[in-house]
Amino acid sequence: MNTTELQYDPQDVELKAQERWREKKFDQVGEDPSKPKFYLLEMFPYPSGKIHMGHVRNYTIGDVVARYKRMRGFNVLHPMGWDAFGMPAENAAIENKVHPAEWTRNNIRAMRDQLKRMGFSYDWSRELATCDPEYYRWEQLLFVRMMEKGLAYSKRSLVNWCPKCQTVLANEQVEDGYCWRHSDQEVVKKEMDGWFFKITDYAEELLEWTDKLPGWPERVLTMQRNWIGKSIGALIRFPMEDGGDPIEVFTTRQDTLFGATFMCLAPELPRSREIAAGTDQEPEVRAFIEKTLRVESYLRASDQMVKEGVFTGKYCVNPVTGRKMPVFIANFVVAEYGAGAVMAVPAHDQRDFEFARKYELPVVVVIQPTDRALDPDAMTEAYVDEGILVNSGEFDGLPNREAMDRIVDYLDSKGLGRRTVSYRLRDWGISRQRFWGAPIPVIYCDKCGTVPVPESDLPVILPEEAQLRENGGSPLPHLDSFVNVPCPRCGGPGRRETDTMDTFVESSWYFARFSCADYDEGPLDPERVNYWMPVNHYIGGIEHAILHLLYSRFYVKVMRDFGLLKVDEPFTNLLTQGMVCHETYECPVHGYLFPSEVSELKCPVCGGPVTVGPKVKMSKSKRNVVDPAVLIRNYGADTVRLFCLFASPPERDLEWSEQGVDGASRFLGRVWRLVTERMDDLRNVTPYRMETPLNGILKQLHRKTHQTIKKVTDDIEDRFHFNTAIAAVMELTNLVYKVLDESEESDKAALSVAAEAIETLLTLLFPFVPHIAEELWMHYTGGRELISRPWPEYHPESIVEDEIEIAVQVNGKLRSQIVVERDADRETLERTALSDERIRKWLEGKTIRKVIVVPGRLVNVVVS
RNA sequence: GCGAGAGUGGCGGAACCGGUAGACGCACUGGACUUAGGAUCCAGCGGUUAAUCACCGUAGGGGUUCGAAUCCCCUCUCUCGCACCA
Repeated sequence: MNTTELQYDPQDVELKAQERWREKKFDQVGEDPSKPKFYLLEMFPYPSGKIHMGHVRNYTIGDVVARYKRMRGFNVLHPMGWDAFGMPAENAAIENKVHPAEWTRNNIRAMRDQLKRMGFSYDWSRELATCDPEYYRWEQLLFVRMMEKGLAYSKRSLVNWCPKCQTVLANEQVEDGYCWRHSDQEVVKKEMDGWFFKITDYAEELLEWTDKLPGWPERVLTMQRNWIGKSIGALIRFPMEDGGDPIEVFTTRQDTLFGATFMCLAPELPRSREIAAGTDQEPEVRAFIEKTLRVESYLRASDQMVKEGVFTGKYCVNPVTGRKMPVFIANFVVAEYGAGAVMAVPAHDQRDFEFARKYELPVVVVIQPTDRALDPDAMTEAYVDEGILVNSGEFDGLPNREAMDRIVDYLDSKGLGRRTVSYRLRDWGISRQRFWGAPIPVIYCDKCGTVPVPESDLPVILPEEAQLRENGGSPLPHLDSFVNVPCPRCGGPGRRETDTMDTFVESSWYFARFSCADYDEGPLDPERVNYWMPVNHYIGGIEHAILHLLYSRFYVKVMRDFGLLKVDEPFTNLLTQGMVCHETYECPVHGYLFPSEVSELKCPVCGGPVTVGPKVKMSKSKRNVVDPAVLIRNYGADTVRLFCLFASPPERDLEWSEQGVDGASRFLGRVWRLVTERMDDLRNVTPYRMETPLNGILKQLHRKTHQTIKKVTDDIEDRFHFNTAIAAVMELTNLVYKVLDESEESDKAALSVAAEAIETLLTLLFPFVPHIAEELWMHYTGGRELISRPWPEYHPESIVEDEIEIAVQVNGKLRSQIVVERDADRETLERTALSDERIRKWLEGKTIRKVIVVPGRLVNVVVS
């Protein structure tokens, strides 16, 4: 065979390799106690129809680690599945008159093909789709068990409603008052019945464990801590003057209790609506509540919002001072936090202060700073810092920090209040008025009330025959065959719950199910799940920092408490990869343009000038997406993989660059030619195995080979910095070219050292660009496979340089370099440096004050 | 406002512990090969400068140190998260 004619054809190389790997089933794993396990997972995709660059990047990073860990001898679980329930399927169904199930399954098929085409090494035997009854039946079982334990419950509440989605959203799914899926759709408040998971029961544990996850980015942990929002304070009861039910207030500033002069309630509270009933104040109060609730909550939370309220005509009593406190309803009180009621201390809280000035309410100073005296009439803002208590009865003279404890003890002993902890975290509302989701397994019976579907009747199968409704609403409530069922308890007429579960429920435990996707005796096979869990490394986008990652942590703790698995946390290490960004092209008349249609910065529609916008995340609306399918067709999967890995480290944003892809492609071509052009020569030598000592450039190449092994290993192992790992392999490639260029055709020694380098560089490249690496390896070895080869080890004695360059500085500035023996001692270094010609010039006429010698690094001569 | 992170050539990014700033790649420039090249190979490539072995240079200012992109203080800018949380 004349190997020089071998052309690099990525399509041919990649399809052949993929076919081979499929037959050999390298990616399928079982539980093998003799090997250390490694569970590597990337966030599974929603089957939208085709993969985008974000997927490609995410899964490429994961595949590198999976392949690397396999070569290191780990038993690697690397599964893939589909987060298959959700809105887009329903929208597509309405638009294209295709059933969501069919649409979803077609999409899964298409995307699976694309992932396979990328050469990702998944264990496809464990594939799962969350819309499959065999998956969601176990989710329904967990729901029923959670109901039994009181962890799932229903209640009527004010919920976030998205008119576009025609469904309720969780707090976590509302962003600045807008729907997380529809950035142009305001979320409205609506009172509805719904099911909740009691995630608040786990608030403390979820918070505690944020300190025990060293493998997570600090950023994500901080976001979760903020979201849980723990504050320690007191619950204080304020009796009503007219003897009505007392008002309970949560405060973290019980030290200011003696300064509380009025009370504020959130307009959302049922109490607020009732408090003025039948009095002269009623119309005014009612009007204020209606007006405030009409304003969207996100607007109410903004700085521009003027603090307003209405007096209810009622008074409560400060339990420690006996002062009559007027009760207001105020727009700045957040219903969801604490008790939705605030004891207002205008002297020491800025909001209360503003409110008091506006409505001319009394200001009582109870904390005095040590450096001046506050005058309540002259104050222009609240005093919120530390100080000494005054006007506080027996607590006068105490530093306010100390008073916090003392006052809460006092309240407790008098039965007026108690210590308490409040969390910002709310229970997770999981009811969705959607069709394409897992049915909530509950039946309502007039006689028996709310009855869970018995475990033996599960799954409650989503009736796929249901016809979707044009307005986007769920067809389930209108499907008599689904709704009308006998009560499982009494056999009388019952009505089935028609809401489905939030799709985040499915994604909160799929990672555990991957350990035993075919298990049919329960959600999790104890033996297998305890072998594989926890996930050693989880990789996905930062956008899930709260939602998915918090829900999953909660779910694992619930499953642990049910005895289903034995871990406390799902993910030991977390890598949040950056976004894939691209510049935007915008015509002032025609809006965003597809980059491929813009030439010479002219609008393809009107010919007018086009502005190049900032680099932002690829998105359909910005029209700046690049389709990976096109790239694969033009360059092949290896080039696309290499580009994603080389352009930036994984946690940073990746800037799309056409030239960057060309560069990646060029490097692969260079590697291809390096091996194929000298194939016959290289095959006739055995790779250098340190039989004979080397000199000069050959020694340098051998050293570089081993240095590269170390560099690539360290970069993958410590930091996932694939960009620098690849740079190191590029350097090695450049040096092999140089050596082969400079040596005679028949120079056996050169060929042998080059062979060692090539063998190494193909192995090192395998996790990154597996197809081309293996193809070249097979040519080179005459048919052996690279995939089953272990990761190379470097020889420590080979990487040390015997002569090194040492920097010589004069007063900290680089002035010369000297070449010395690797282990030259301080004295030699100093002597050599001082006798260096250039250095001598710098020392002329100066006095040497000091010579600093850092062996192996530099010499610094301090002169004056 | 609070919290976290970042700021390095024309660009993406290196420099991991305070020790030769700019690895590797892109773009660009020059050359070779060639009928041709948008292929490939070689060389150059932070700025000032005719040039240098000189000077300047890691957002800006100050400090610690023999020595600072790296540590400390102040200022500016950007990104992200939270935000009337009592």
